[in-house]
Amino acid sequence: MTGEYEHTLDAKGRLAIPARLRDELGSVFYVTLSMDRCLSAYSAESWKNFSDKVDAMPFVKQRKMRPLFAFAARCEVDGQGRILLPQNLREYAGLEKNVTVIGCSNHAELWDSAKWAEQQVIEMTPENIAAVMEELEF
Amino acid sequence: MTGEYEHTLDAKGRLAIPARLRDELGSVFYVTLSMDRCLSAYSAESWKNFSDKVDAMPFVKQRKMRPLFAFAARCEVDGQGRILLPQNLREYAGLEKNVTVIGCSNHAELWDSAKWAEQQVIEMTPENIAAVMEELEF
DNA sequence: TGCAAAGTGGGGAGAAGTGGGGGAAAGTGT
DNA sequence: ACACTTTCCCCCACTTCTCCCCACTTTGCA
Repeated sequence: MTGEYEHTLDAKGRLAIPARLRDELGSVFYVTLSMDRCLSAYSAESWKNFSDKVDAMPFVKQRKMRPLFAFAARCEVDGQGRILLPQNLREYAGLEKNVTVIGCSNHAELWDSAKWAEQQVIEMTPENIAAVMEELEF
Repeated sequence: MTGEYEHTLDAKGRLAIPARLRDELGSVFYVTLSMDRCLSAYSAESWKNFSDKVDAMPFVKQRKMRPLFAFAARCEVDGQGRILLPQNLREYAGLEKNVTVIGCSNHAELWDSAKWAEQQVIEMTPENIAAVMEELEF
């Protein structure tokens, strides 16, 4: 998944999923919290992988994963290609009106547009790109 | 199972099960004690797995599992999608009026809402989220 | 410039959550 | 054995919210 898409959250908390990402995410996918106060969307398939990995862990370790599940939402896209984002997720990520959806290889991220704009400045410096390339040994 | 749901315990000790979790828990499931003064709900299927696992343990170890069975309740959901929580379980978890139900992968947890709010603060620090993400290589 | 696809907004039917009444079943005491 | 209380379960009523559908606007492409 790639690209950056600007969308708006309507009064009912619905968010349109960019057409380009819709195929890859599928008609039912999972959204949960992530680092930097953004949300991550995973296809049903990769969510299952994730879930299986957690189930295989010993009980005490499973508990540390709790917040990820507690905040996860199973989202079905409606006839118009939208999902309904639960209020607790919107609050966590500070989503109100303008939302930026970005494709990140195996998942998509949802950001408050203002917050993404700040983050972008940090990430788009030549120095940072150089550091990324080095990390990849690319 | 995923998500966080706020519900109320009525005067008769009945608790509505969130519709999203109802399918996964089934019409008959088991509720027992868990860590941190919360309750855990397991589907009939996963309860059986758990029970079989305990049966396979040596006798002395089985005895240590006793409280889990002694306080476990077999719950049937009524026509309105509610269960009746035994008083001893309500007391253990300090459930009075506001209850938060959370989906935790293979089971659901029942928390007094105030207690969950505190717990959440502890678990949701950026450091903790980062640690969880790293652990999962997600 | 026209058509199709994508994104946005709102109304309404139906489901979900909540509360309470009444009757059956079980337990208690006389 | 009988009345009485308590608990539990089924049913009904009301409110709230979710989801589905329809319609309009905007964008992209030929």
